[in-house]
Amino acid sequence: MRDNARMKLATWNVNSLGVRLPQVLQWLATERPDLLALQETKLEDARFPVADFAAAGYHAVYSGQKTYNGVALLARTPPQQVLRALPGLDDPQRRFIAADVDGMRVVNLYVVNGQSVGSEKYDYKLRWLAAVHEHLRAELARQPALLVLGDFNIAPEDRDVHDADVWRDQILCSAPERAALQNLLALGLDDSFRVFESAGGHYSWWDYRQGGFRRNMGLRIDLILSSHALRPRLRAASIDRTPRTWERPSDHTPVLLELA
DNA sequence: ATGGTAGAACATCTA
Repeated sequence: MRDNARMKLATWNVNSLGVRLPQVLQWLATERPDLLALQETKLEDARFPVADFAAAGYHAVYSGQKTYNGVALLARTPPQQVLRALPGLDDPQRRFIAADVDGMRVVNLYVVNGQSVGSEKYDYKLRWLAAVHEHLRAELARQPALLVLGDFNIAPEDRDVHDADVWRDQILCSAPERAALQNLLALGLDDSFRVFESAGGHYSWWDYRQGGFRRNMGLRIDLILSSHALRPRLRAASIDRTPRTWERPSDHTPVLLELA
């Protein structure tokens, strides 16, 4: 990236790229981000729409599977040193992809949902986050300019939840999950949205059920973490609710960060 | 207490 140009980065859980491709292309055309991290593509690599994104001006790297999970990075400059699996964990689920983009290390995570506190999937979530912690520790030592984007499936604090009492100790909000996220931040990362906005009521996901979006019953679980070395470059952070208002939307909406 | 919606392997799983 040229030193004098702003860089716009975003993350979006699209809940099936097969269904949402037209919306992603529309959003790219409107917002023109330099980088977009996608989660829940639900596409085998052979079916990834490389040509559609190339036509839109984006290089794509991806790690996908049929039906579930799947992550990708779209970038205006070619991603380098691509890593398609989380080190330290023998994990068949495609939830991790990382690459060098514009002189930074960019990590895209689709964190395990965990289903319910105390379940087998919850245990997998905490083990997965522990492996992420170890990996990010090593990456920060190697490359201080680090961004971690993704669907974290954790609301960091009560102000990130529409009704903290309803969600107390539930999945996405339990103390061990929040502690795991704080452990990541303690490595030297900022929750970039909170650098610019301290108020509650800002969400990135609304359940499809029971009119969750209409009633603004949301959680802020999609995050962009930025390393302390990047702090002087942070310019703006936002959540774009517009795609959530479209016909047949993902249940998540894009989260953005602008760097100098 | 359950189910509510959406996407996918289209019968059940995942979220």
